[in-house]
Amino acid sequence: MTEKIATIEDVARHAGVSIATVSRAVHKPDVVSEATREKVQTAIAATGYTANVMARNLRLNRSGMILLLVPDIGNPFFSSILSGIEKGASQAGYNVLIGDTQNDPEREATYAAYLRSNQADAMILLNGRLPAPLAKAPVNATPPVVIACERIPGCALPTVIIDNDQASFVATRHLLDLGHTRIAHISGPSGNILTTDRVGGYRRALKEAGIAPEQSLVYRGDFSIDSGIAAGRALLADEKTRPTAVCCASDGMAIGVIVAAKEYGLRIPEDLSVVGFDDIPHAAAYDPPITTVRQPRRRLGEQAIKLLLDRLGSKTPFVNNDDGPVIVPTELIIRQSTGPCPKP
Amino acid sequence: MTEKIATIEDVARHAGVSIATVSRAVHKPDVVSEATREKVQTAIAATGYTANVMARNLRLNRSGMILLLVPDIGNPFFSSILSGIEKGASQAGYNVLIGDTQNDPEREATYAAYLRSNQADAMILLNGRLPAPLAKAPVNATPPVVIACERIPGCALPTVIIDNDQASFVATRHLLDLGHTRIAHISGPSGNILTTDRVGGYRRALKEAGIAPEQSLVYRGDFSIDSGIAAGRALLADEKTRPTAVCCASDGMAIGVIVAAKEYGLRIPEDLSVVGFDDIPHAAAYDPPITTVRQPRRRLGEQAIKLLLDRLGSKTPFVNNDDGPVIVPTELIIRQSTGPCPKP
DNA sequence: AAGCTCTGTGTAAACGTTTTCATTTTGAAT
DNA sequence: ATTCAAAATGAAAACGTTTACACAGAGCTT
Repeated sequence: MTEKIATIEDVARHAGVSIATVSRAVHKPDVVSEATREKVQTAIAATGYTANVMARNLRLNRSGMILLLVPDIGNPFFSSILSGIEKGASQAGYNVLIGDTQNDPEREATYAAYLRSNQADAMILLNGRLPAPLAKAPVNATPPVVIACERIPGCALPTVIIDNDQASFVATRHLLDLGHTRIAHISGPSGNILTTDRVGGYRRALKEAGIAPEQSLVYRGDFSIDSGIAAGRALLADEKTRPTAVCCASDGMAIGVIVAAKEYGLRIPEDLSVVGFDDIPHAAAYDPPITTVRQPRRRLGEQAIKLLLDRLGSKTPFVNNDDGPVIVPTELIIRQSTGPCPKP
Repeated sequence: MTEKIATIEDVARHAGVSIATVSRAVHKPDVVSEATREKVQTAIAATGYTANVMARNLRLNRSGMILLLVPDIGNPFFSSILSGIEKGASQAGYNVLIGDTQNDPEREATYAAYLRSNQADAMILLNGRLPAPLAKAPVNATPPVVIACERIPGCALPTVIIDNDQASFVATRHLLDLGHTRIAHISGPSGNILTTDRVGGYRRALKEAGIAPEQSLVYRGDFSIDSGIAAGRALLADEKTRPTAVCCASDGMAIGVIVAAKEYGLRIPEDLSVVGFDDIPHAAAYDPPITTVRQPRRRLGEQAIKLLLDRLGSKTPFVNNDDGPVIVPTELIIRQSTGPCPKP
């Protein structure tokens, strides 16, 4: 059926040299004589030899694999981050193994074990939580782990994030500048650091403008369109207490709010201003195009893998004591879903 | 720094048995005595032993890895397919390694080499093209490869797809049923089998309705929103030759067409009906909600991995001679972007 | 001509498993 | 008690590499 796959021994025999020489000819060409190098080359070509990567890795005690933990691959938000990571990794000769944790601590633990069992050389966490086995590691042990997207408070591992607090502040500020004073915020799920930070920025902006925070104007969602619709329906139901602007922690929820607003016959932005977060491709093509905080997702990924490879290459420990997390800048993209506060 | 990781030898020493016994205690518990089994268990716990997967795989001559070739991870379309594949694979104890080929034949070849070099046990192709090294394999060699999403004509490998021709036929048919006769089609890029099949279904529906095909009504896009906008602007520019309905090969392009239509002041669906393809989450939340062909992406992934695991487990050859490709059903989801043909 | 240093190559160990085969122990049957 | 089969274990080979070490020969310097 499948013809036997050529090993280094076949090549050696074919070239009339030892397997050591074959190995050297491939990996340290300068240490082998011109003549033999050529013999080996032709032997490799003749046998169709491809090194058995597993044997090689066993010997070298590495896996060439970088493990990427994401809470949900199904979520397109991660796609471009992923794309940035994969690009950098593959350039450095690493493969990216994606672990879909589904927010399940058990799965996180399973994947974290890959580091111990030599299935992965390093790990990037996109899920905002340190897997249990890692959390209880000795203090001065620095596992080859980098954190991206969701910072983990109190964790000294290298981290690359956006300034969620500030980004949310700027978004809210934009609405304030337009004259709005009743501004609602639709947040992510509780317990999520993104939620904390973004709600924080929203509150800070209000406070700075001298506006008293109103509990009923902060509504909890889960980043999805559907949760945005639900939030919108709830927030906009009562004509009297209705806000004139909504600041959302995701574009999906912003779209949801707009859907709900249209159900109530509200016009965007004349009757209600809505700002999103992320700047997914669909934000620009929506009706109306959505004002949003652009998150440089690809750069986030690129930075994360860079941080990782730098450490991995130079044996620098995986800590981030003094310099703090790497912050990649966000940008408020103003489109047509926000406008001046309607006159009463 | 990092404490030495425990090997099977450490466990053996700790339990006072041979390494062979440790291995057996773990993998064939029934062949080892109750007493030693327990000794080994406690030794494992005490040493914190985790088997070195690479050594194990080298010995077993497998990698536990399934390679998934996608043209672009950044494209959210693949996320749920991926999710379905990952679920099935991980249940069967396999990991999924994603290879982002960027439609680059060279990268495809690189990844295909993973099969030879024992970095992957099997492969799933989502990119509609057989990597070069595979294509020129001997006739009766059946590499462990499964094809999904984009069928490869003349390739006998197991395949799971939707019936693109039929799905496109049904979508066009829907517009015909609404009384439209000037129906445009925005296709995918040329050379893509999806394009061929979907254009085919569109033409077939028109022909069956006795409508002469019109070259200028078929416009080529690339599945993106932007290409939909461009197509829309071109198709709708001339008020006289303007179609009353557009059938798109992706939801993104449908959204693009709607954006363009609104630029011309056209109302959807009163002035123009638009139907999409895929049923991405945003299709339902768009304004108006988009009529589209739902593609069961997760099931597509699940079927693909099932096909693969069945073959892999039973040593059934990877061919698909008689039974043909597995077809997963699509569904036309009728929303508010399509309506009766406007009276002239 | 003897001693060097290089250069190039081969031998064999090592990486951490699993598994074949041989050997020992157990326990039942005689 | 002796024999035998079955059960449990250990020794060692094997998986395919890389690399430390040893060694041979070539070209120098004395």
